[in-house]
Amino acid sequence: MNPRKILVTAALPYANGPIHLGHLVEYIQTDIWARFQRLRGHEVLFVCADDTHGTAIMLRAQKEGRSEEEVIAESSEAHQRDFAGFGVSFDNYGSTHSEENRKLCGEIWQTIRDAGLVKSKEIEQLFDAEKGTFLADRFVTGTCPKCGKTDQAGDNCECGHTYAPVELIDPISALSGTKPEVRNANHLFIELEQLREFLTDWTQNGDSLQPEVANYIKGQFLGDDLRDWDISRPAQYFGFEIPDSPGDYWYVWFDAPIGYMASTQQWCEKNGQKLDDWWKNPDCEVHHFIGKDIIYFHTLFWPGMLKTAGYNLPTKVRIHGFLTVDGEKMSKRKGTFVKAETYLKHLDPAALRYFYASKLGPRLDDIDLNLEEFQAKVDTDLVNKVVNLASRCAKFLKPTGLSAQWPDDGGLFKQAADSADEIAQAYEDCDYNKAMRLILAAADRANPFIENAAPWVLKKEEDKAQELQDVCTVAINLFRQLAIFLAPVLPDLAEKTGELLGDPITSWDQAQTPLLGTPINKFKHMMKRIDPKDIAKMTEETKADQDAEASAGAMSELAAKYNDSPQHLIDKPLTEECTFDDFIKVDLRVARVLQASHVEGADKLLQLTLGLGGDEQRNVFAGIKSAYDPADLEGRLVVMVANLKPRKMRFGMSEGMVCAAGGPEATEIYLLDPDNGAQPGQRVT
RNA sequence: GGGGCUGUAGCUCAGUUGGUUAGAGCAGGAAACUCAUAAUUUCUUUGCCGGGGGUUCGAGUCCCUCCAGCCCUACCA
Repeated sequence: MNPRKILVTAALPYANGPIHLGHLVEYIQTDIWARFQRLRGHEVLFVCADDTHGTAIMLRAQKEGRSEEEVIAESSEAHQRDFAGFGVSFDNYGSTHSEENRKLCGEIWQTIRDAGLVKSKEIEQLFDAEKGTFLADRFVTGTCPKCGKTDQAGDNCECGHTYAPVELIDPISALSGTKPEVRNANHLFIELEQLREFLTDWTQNGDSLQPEVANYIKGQFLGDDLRDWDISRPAQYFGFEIPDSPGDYWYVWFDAPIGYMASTQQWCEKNGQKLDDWWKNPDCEVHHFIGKDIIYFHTLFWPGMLKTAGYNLPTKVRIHGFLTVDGEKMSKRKGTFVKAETYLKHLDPAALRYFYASKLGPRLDDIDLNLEEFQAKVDTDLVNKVVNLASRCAKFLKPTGLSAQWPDDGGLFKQAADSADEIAQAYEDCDYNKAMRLILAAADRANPFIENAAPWVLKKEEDKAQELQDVCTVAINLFRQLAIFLAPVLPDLAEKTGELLGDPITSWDQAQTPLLGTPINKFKHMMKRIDPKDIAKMTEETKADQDAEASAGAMSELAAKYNDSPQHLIDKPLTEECTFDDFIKVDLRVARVLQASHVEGADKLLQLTLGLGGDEQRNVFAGIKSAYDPADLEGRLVVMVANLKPRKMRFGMSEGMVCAAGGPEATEIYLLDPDNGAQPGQRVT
């Protein structure tokens, strides 16, 4: 078989939230496919990236008083940690906010311009003057123009009517709570209709799409003129500015898929290869794995862009359904909106990989994670049937190793070896549930074999030593075949099997030849059963997270009432976390200003004599001259750091500090003031 | 309203181009065994293949229609 050159992508997760079990359907599905192709000896490049642009990231950065770059860096790190935890084997993980991407966007954009596909149109849109940004539909609420219901979304109402946000009565910006104004702005559009002939042919006549997807495209889009695609957004927008249209930015869905190429480019630079060897090479296959929510972008816009720019078209767009948990949409309240991170704290990633594999087919059906079924399936299939094969026979072989000659096995090994092609085809077609069924059928043939051969009986009869070794040699090799077939799904199991037998699993074809005459290592547990308590802990933790988030959400609603500016936190970000022990070292005390006076020759200082009760006093120089008159200070209470190491200053020893809030301006100094009743000397904690 | 998809044992699903009495795993019932993470093996119960009509010697499989469910989308087919 000639090695194929295969580029694999999984959809880019948005840099605005954690990876959860729903995301993982796709990344596990894609990873299994990529690992399968590698195992078959093909040249595979599996790339992904964080999707970083758009309004949502911009708003979040503003809200948190950080730069967009900080937000996306943090997110990328978390995403990659989660993916690694589930064994997702990306060759490169990039970001759409990269120089490689900016450059590729520019190049592709130019070809689209040159092809005459871009036009400019003025559209009316709501503008939030306070935030200085145009408002996407989902950021506007208002009164429905048809039925008069208040508090409806920007583009449709509960009553079933749809409208443009500018038609709303009393629109309100969800960003600032202010009333947005209608403004005109020029947007750039790609005239997709010009590509109709190509898109019709590509979606309907090729085999790049699943049949139901081709039908969907036909029914949903091709029946009418393809609408112009609004590809630009006016400032402010977090993204790439369009080089030949200053002040406009590419809409996030323009640069996101190009991120696949940018990530490839990064990998190429690290590995001395060329982008065009992957993206302009007719011998290279491109496989995109996506969810059914983004069909539109990957089957119309993206092929249109690639075609125009002269790059490879997707060989296949492989589309999967969504995840439900216990038959319902994932819900934070019910504890089923489980984050990848939370899962990993309690359960084995291999269990989820296997469960998803056993559920995934080539079609777009949603898959359900029924938690009882999950436990039963993993326990029965993997631990009881597969791993148990090794567990029950390995120790009989420890003294002798594997037989040198292949004994009579009733044709079992060959039968499994012969099923390799059918299993491989199922993997190739993303029909993993079929692959798992075929593999488990082989396990169901192996267990009766052992039962009939009864090695535990043979062991008791001295003259049956050879037979014992032979029977277990068969059993272990049947097990090894299963581990090879399961390797794309369970890389850890494959690795442990390699260790047990002193022969690493690296190729699909290893399932064709039994291992003979080699020693065997001590058997170690390879997988353990799922403890239902761990599942319960996982959902409990998810619920607790949700409660914490809900109260945080309620708090920020409260904060919104006061409209406090985030600017101070932006200017002076919070410092590193400290422990209680760190904090308690600082001895804060209530103190009375006994005397306050100007310091001759000092521009900013006042000299204070602070009383801590009785005769205990401190002499403190405080830089508060710009905001306070000494006469106003005498007699009042302040909070001071009472155990600060004395410091010699130009005008004398300073034996502490008074606490004050301060802004950027010299006059913005506000001494802390204990409430009535506090007495000098009392500790502040 | 339009479009896409699904409906097979209690549960999760297979059923290839229409062909002999409709399958698997799990769950349920009975027994055997003890090497193994109480795992395994053998036997066993269960189906108006959503309803109705049609094509055919023959339909779960093709056609029509109705019903139910999921998803997408909107006054445009």
